[in-house]
Amino acid sequence: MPVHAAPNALFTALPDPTRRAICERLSRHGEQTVHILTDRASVSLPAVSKHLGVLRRAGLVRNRREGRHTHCRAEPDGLAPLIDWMSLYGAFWRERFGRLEALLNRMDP
Amino acid sequence: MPVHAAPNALFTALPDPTRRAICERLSRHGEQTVHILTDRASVSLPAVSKHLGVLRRAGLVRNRREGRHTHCRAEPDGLAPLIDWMSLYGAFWRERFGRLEALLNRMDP
DNA sequence: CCGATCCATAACGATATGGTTATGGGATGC
DNA sequence: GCATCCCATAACCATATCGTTATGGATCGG
Repeated sequence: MPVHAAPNALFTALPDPTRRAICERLSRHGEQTVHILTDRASVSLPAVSKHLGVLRRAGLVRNRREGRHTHCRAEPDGLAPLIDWMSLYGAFWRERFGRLEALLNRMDP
Repeated sequence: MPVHAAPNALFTALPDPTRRAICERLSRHGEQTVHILTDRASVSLPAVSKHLGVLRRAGLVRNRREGRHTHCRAEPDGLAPLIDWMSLYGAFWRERFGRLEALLNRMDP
């Protein structure tokens, strides 16, 4: 099992709409440079750059530098702490995730 | 009362550790009065009261008044927007939640 | 070599957030 | 009736968050 970022960094990263938009774009369109992300965002480049730092520390985004370009990609595993927390939340979800886990284990070993 | 609160209210409610602790306690121990929650929390009663307001607006907690006591209980359905958002995030989780959806449809119609 | 481009960081201001104490209203007990 | 308990809200303060502009380092094109 992979080591997860501190859950608090993840929870703190999610409320900002600009950050969620960045996550959604990266998940839909794959790797994007900071420049492209800035063009699509409604804020300045320094703002995007800082948001990316927050997302990287939360484990949701990974950077790959290539020359003067920085390519960013989504890191789905970073969502794991969310699943962990939700699984604690109550019988409703715990039961369903427990069964899901069993199903997944049977289906793809 | 809306079926689901705005997703942003949910995302905004989660980062605070005191609020998450309240959610965890309610999910583990069932209904609790504000007074009990305050005793277990590390902050004052007004703080707890305001946190409960945030959680209620996020759809995570529901109140039931009985005399001078206010009983609070967890509302697992409030987590649905979180699932919705994660299902957009990437192939990894989308695939798993697709299976979850199918499983749930078979399990409880 | 030189200007332009991509990006990160610093510095700063406006607003949001989370805590406190103070106040008050409604329910309960004596 | 009156004090007490439970809770919500108001008022206020400290800090965090999120935006901006300014600056600079690194890289590429010509």
